[in-house]
Amino acid sequence: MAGESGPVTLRGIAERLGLHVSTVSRVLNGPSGEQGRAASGETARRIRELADELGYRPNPHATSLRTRRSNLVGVLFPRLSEIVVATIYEGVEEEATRRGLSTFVTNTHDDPATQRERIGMVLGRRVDGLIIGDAHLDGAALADPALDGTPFVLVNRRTDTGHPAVTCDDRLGGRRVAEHFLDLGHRRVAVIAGEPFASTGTDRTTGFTDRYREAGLPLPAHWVRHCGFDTAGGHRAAAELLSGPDRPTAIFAVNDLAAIGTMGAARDLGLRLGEDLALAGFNDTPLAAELPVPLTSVRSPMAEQGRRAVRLLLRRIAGEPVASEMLGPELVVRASSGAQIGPPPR
Amino acid sequence: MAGESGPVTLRGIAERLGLHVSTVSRVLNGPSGEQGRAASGETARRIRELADELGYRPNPHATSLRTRRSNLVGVLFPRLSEIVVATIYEGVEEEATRRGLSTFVTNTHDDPATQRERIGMVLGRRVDGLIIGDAHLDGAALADPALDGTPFVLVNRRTDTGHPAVTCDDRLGGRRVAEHFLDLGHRRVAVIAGEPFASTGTDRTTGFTDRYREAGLPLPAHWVRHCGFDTAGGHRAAAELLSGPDRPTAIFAVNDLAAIGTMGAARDLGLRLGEDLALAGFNDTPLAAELPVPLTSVRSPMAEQGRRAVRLLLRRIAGEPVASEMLGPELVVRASSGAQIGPPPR
DNA sequence: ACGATTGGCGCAAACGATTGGGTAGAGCAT
DNA sequence: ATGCTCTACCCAATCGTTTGCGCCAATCGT
Repeated sequence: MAGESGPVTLRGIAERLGLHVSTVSRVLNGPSGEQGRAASGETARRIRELADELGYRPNPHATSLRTRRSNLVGVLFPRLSEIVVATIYEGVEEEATRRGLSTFVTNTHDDPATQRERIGMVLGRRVDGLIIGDAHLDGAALADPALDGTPFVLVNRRTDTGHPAVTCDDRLGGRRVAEHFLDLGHRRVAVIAGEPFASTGTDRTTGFTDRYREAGLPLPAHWVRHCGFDTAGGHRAAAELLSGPDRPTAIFAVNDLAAIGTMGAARDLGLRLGEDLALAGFNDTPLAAELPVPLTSVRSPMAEQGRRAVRLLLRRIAGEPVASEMLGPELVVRASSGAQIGPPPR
Repeated sequence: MAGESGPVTLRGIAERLGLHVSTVSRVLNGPSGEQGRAASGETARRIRELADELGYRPNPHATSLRTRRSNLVGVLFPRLSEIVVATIYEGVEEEATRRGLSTFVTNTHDDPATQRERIGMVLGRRVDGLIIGDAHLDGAALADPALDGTPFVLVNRRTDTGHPAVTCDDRLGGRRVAEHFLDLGHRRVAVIAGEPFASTGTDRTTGFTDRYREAGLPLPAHWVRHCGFDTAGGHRAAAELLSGPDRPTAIFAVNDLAAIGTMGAARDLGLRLGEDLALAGFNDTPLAAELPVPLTSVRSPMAEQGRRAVRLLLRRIAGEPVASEMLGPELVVRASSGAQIGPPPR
């Protein structure tokens, strides 16, 4: 006899109580402080009581339709299966949930056509804003006029076009690795630089090479090799670097996966990590410490980037002025860079 | 002079054309085959033309409100930063996109309270169904009455409560590893079994131990150790297994991360993989092949699981009868199991 | 030539919530 | 008694679509 009226709606509650839906709406939306002048304290109590007895949940479609706010944000990443990205997303999700937002997250595989298509898709879903984690340096996909009305921020990667972004200070991270290698006496070093369109790779590379140049040891161009951000890419690039007669004594791989690929290549060539070859990665993923030869890596605050990106987006949505943020990296030295041994033979 | 009327709506189009919105709606929704009897071919053409000139995109909130269908699905996982999970999600996303669905994906950290809360959240968003990748064997969170009206399917993990699920044939995978170890002559073997509440871990373990029992070599209870599904958990469990005087000659870790943790523990004890200790993992993640000692692992079709889960859910939503699906695993032998060396010393 | 189709649209009522404007009555001062 | 201010509500429009029904004219059958 109680309720066989399908999902519980504002009207359902109002009718049961002999009130008008607007009254119910105001009570349920107003501050729970009794001082909301929407209704008498007594009425408000009855409304709230019935609402949660019935398990009332406002229909978000109706609300969004009316208010033109969806509390939805779109999140774009190259691929969530990469641990770095997944960890950033955990931060995004945590903060978004805390703020009452839901996220549409999607993989674009760094393909411009897919990027555009997915931007169109989330825009079609009427998101309030987007968090873009797959930006290319040229910012091409972000020039899409469809994006005009919708605020967005970047995360992990920045562009040259000055959009607000939350990133790690990648340049500084690369610099730290260079200093570490210099301290160890390495004069012939190479970089596995990742994809040329991603600021993460290029900035880390720049930071590293700048420091070596300052030390009077500029890197020859063929010792900066671009490759995919995965183990296979790292493997190939490292194999090329290491198979020549003139081989570097240390390699900086701009992310841990490429570093692991480098390990594979070194293994194939019979090179011992930390002895014949020093190696450093970037991101200090949980694997780094567990590898048979633990990996020296730059720790970057990934989840924190995600959280900050959400807050930054929220400020943009609110129309407040915003500025990009950079988080500090930290070098974690382990055996792969061979810190325990002396300078390499000349 | 053209359009300063904010977002383009059905009404906007209708007015410009001197038609009624219902006509426009029918034309735009009907099959693009000219044989839709919604309007004359000429009118239909004009409508479609203007619609995409203006870049019309139906407002999904309005549509969902009216049709009571959101084309949204909720996706629950323990943590997306685990590569296995992320890869399954890529399959989910790919298939969902193909079918015109969007997904809300969220991390529950295998915590029952969070699971319930997130189920409530996606339900509050009025999803059409959910894909649950964090099920516990007892199916506790799935008994939530709030779930009653909403169809769902499981992926990766099954429950004992018989909900439709898409999984890998984990038992068979474990069995394959056992057979491999038996072929190599290992008689004293241990399992790092993962979390006891996840069917992936328990089924792989059961498949393995069953086979050894059939061979007349039942495993002692203390050689089946539960632990977290990550490197740290694997490291701890392996350290315990390997530090006793009576140590197993082979270890089956039910996932690759635990296997990598095992590698770390072995390294700490000075044990050489493939010589002093045989090791196999599960999932054949991209890392497995690149490790300094390449990891023997069971390959499971992860993205395919995700795709199938979407299709299964769609069938449930359509009210068709559905059955669980199991995908075949495949053993990939590499150096960590020491296949190249003879039977271990007795 | 007249009733029956039917092609081509328009009408209006939903879907569930929000929100700017009432309005009735109570309480108070003048 | 009149005018005023609150309090505590109610009214109704609106957001953008979908969809059962109805209507008008042209066409058809006989």
